[in-house]
Amino acid sequence: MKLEMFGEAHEVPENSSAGELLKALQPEDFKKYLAVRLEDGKLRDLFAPIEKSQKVEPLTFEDEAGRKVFFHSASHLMAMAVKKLFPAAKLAIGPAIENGFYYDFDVEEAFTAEDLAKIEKEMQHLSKKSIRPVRFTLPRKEAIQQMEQAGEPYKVELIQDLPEDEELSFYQMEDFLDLCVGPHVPNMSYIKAFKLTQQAGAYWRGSEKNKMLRRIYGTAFPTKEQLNEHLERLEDMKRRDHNKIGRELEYFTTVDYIGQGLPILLPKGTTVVKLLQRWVEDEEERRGYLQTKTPLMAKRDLYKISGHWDHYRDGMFIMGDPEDEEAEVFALRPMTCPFQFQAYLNRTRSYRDLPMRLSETSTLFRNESSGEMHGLIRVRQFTISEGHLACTPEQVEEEFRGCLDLAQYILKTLGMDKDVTYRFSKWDENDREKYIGDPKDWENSQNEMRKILDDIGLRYVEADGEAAFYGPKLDIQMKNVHGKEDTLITIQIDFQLAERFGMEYTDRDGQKKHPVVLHRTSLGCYERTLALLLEKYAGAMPTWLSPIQARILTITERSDAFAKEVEGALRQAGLRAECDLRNEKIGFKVREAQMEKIPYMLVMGDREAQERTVTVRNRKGDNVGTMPFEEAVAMIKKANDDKALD
RNA sequence: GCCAAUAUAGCUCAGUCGGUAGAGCAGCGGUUUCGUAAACCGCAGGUCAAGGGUUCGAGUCCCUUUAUUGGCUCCA
Repeated sequence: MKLEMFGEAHEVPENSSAGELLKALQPEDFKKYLAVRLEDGKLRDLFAPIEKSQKVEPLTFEDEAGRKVFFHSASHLMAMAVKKLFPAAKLAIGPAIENGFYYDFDVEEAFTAEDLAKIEKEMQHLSKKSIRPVRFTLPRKEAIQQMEQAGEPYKVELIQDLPEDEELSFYQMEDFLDLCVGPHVPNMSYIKAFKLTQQAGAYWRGSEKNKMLRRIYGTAFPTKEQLNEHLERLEDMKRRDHNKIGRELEYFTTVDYIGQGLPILLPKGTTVVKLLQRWVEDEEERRGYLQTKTPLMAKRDLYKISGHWDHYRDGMFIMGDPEDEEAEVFALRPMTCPFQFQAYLNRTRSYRDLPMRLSETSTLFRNESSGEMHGLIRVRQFTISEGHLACTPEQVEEEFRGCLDLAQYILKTLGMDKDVTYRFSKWDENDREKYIGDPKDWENSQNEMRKILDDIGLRYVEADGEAAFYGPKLDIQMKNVHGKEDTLITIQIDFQLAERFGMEYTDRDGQKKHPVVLHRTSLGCYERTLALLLEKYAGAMPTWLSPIQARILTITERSDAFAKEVEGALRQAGLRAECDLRNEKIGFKVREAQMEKIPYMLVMGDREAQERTVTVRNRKGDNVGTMPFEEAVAMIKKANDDKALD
């Protein structure tokens, strides 16, 4: 038979493997190949026989699929070590993830840091034994028997959920046996540079109704150098963590007796949020939005109409006894929609009023469960640039485009447009409880949204079960330093709430009709945006968002008066400046300003005071030059007004 | 909510076997008036997260609570 590899066909004996061919073709470095992709896209062990002539693609660590194979094998090596050290551990699952792998175990006691070190050591030991994973398959019945005998109830459960006629594959590594689709690297000695990074709890099959298992996360690379490089990169990312620099640089703090998820924005954080808010509100006004200011709470009656009482009650802060039907019970608002709709409902509307674009800088309250809070990214009280557009069915597409255009303008100005991904969030038809409306409504609104997205030519991923309870969403997602993704901006199409609230307009033909409502944010949550900006810029905010844009550093007391004058000139220009008149060495003052990520430092001594000039340094420490102070003011003013991303 | 780790001065951290709380930086007062990564001297600063327990004695051991951090689940 013939195997085509690297664009060339090779005559090989029947049933020979890609590995054997590679060994012949590249005897020097065939070890960099981990597995092979067949013509049908399926992956196979490198030394597994191939039945018929075809094109095969050997995979290395550089290939996405090859990496996954490598990580997956590493997770099995870890499982093997865990079984050696903790024979009572029951195996659950152990997949490859983005930059590594994990394996879930059912064990009595949580793994300690010392346990992880021991497991790592055992893995080193096993790696040196050059074990070849041996694959074999069993029919379903025997597979279950095999796993029952091995005392692996989770594996039995997995097999039972697979189709009746499925052939199941296993891999044997010495006395370690695991149910596994494979493929694996040819030899476990390939896995020698690895690190177990943390242990965590994780529910079996991801459901909180199930038992919590112990998960070990790890990462692995073909060489020690690549591993160290990766670990270094992780450390770098941690240094950008907004939770660290946001506190160090005094953007925000938390106080234990105020409570979880309720951060205190300090003056610096407040300045950034205020600048963003003014900018967003002005931009929305330019784009034809009308602003409202609506109450932060309402009686439960409102939430009953909107559906929040039935579908979102756990997420609300309720004042009063929700069980008492007689009492007047209030709840803080988790969303603005039902409040802002009242502005629309204030009088009868005509098709001439549409589209009606309402916006509000809106503070919301959501009672997140205690373990979910995260710095400024997940909080219980937050402020978003909320908005609702009421429009006719014909206007939906254009208005949707307008919302997306605004969102993209905002992201681009903040320098984040390249950092986001788009997610089309759909409902979960198997979880009807969570949503209002019938399947037909959902199908319609989702098709409408998909059509618009495809017309625009946006690249997006689809996600089931991520919709709002009233309609599908386009979510603009961004990752934090831990690689965790959060929604920054959302645009939603809602064909349902207008009817519930009795929102109508009189159309050209005299008929009363329900408008379609777009729910959208233009920048989303200010707290979250601040967090992601801090992480993106590692605290060195663009000049226009810097809480302090310039600091004036004096060398001697003799220039103090001039320093005050320059500070006044900067403030007159609408810039945020301050003097450092402390009696410290100039080098020390410069370094401190750099640590505080201040974009401009204006240094002055006797010479400058005499000549009425300043010596400007930027935050990298570069000397920009000595210039008349008016020129320095103009330069900083320009960076500010241009919203330059320096 | 669940699984873990952590909590000592404004910040970063020591604190051994259970025996009266320690440093550096920051702050304040002096001296110094200096040209680009930390001048010198002094002073002050603490209910060791909160509450309870064991003990002659608890920062240290045990329990409860709160908060912070990383996961899971949930979600913007």
